[in-house]
Amino acid sequence: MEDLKRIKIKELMDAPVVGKKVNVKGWVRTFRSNRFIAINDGSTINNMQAVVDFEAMDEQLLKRVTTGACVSVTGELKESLGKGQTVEVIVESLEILGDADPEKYPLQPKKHSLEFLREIAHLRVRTNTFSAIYRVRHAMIFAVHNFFNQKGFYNVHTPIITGSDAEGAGEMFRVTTLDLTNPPKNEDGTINNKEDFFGKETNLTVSGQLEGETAAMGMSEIYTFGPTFRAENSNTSRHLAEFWMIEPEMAFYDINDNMDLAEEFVKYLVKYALENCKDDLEFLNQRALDEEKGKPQNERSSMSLLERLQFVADNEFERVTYTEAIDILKNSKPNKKKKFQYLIEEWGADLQSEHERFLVEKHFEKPVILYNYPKDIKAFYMRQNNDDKTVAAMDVLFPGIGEIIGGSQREERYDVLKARVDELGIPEKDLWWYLDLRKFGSAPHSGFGLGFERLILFVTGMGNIRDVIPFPRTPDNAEF
RNA sequence: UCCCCCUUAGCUCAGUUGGUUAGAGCGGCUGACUGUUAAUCAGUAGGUCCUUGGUUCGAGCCCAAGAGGGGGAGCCA
Repeated sequence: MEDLKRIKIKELMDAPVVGKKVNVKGWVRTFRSNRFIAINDGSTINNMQAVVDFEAMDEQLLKRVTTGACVSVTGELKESLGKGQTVEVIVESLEILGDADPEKYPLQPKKHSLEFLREIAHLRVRTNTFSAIYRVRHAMIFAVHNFFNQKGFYNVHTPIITGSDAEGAGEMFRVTTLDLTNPPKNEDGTINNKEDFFGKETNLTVSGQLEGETAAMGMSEIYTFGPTFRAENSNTSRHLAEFWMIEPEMAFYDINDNMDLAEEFVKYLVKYALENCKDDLEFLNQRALDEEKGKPQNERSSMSLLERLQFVADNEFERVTYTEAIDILKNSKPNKKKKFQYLIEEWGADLQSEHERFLVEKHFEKPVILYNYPKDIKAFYMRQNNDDKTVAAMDVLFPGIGEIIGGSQREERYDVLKARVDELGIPEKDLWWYLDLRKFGSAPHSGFGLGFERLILFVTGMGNIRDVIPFPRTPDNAEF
C-alpha cells in the first residue's frame, strides 16, 4: 500500500475533492452486493461508501470484509453513481486492519435493543445511536466551557476526595487504604481512622459546591465541572452513582440573577446543539420518532425532539413560587379527583414527581422554575427569606426528566447560617471553613448544579440515563 | 429500599387448556445475482426454554426460592 496520510470521513464529506486519491480507515458497517463497503470512523454519523471491483480483487480478502471489521482503503474519491451519498472511494487497495468473526461479533446490520447494547457497552459506540450520543455529549462539554468562558467565569477543580461529610447531598462512597479484613481499631472497638491514608475518614465528593463557594468569594464568578458520586440505592432511569455535574457559583448574584443565568445557560446549550450537531440530532430525532410509533397515541409526545429543542430555545421558562405552585396543584383536576397518589392538602408538603410532571407537562407545557421553597424541605445553606418560612431555592424542571437544575441563593449572614447549622446538629468541626466565609468579607451569592447526563437525556431524546454516559455506574453494576 | 412486569436460537419475539419432534423474522453460513443503501432471491445450520427445587403419568407453560433485566416510587442532579 502506498504511504498516504489517512483522512477522516468527516473531512472528506465536508470538503470533498473529487479526483483526489485518499486513504480512509474505519469499521465496516455493511458490505453490500459484494461491491459496496459502508465504512464509519466515528468522525461523523455518515458512512463513506467504498466501492470494490470484486472481479479484480482477491476473493479471500473480500471474505474478511465483514460487519465490525476494521479496514483501510485507498483509492480515488469520485462522485457517487448511487443515490445515498454524494461521493465514494473507488478502491485501489484494501487492507484488513482487524478481523471480526461474523459468527461471534454481536452487532449486526439491524436494530438492536438498548438493553442488549448496554450489556456490550464496549462495542455500542460502534452504533449510529451511541456514536451520535457521544458526539453530542462532547459538543455539550465544549459548549459548557465556552459559555462560562465567554461570560468571564473561571473553571475551578474542586476535590474529588473530600474530608467533610457535611455536604448533605446524599450517601457517600468511602475512600480508604485500610485493610478491610483487619482494620485498626480503637479501644472501644470502633475503626481507628487516624491510621487511614488521610488520618481521617474520607469519601468521594457528592458536590463541589461548598469548595466552589470559597472560590467565588475571591474570584467572583466560577464554575466546576467534574465527576460526582452518590451511593444512593437509586434504581431509576434518571440516576447514576457516578455522574458529571456543573456547578457555577457567583458572588453578588441574588436568586433572580441565579434563575436568569440558569435559563440563559440551558438555552445556550440547546442552541449550541441545534447549530453544531445537526446530523446527529436529525438521526436521533428520527430514532425517537420510530420508537414512538410503537407506543399508544396518548403516550406519544406532542413535539418531536427537534421541535422540543427549538421550543426550549425560543420560549421563556415559567417562573413560579412554591406557594403559587401549591395553589395551582390544590385546585388542579387530578388533585380534586384524587388522581394524585399524594394529594396536596396544605402548604409545606414536598412536591412529588407526579406534581412536578403535572406542572411542567400538563399545566404550563414548558420548562418551569420553581423557587422560594419551605425551608424545612431544603438544605441548610440556602438563604432564608424575610417571611421566615421559605428559602431562596430554585429548581428548573424539564419535561420527561424532572429536576435538571437545583440551586439557591446561599445564606451569607453568619448568625443566620450558624443558627441553622446548630439547629440541624451539623458538627461545626466539618464546616468551620465554610462558616469562615461568612466571617470574613461575606457577600450575597448564589449558585446551582446542573446534572450533565440529565441535560444529555433532554438534548438527545434518550429515555434512560445509562445510555448517555459511556460506562454507567449504578447499584450492582460496575461492569467495564 | 419498596411496588409491578419480563427472561424461549446470536438479536427481536410467538408458543393454545400442562401433552408427542419448541417456531417465525432478522443475523450467520452455502449458493445465485451484481450500482447497492439494514441489497435481493434460494437453501441451510443453530436451543441448558435464566438457575435450583417442587407438583404431575407428563412442565417452556403450574408452585417456591434465587439470579439477571426493565418500568414506576422514594432520594436527588
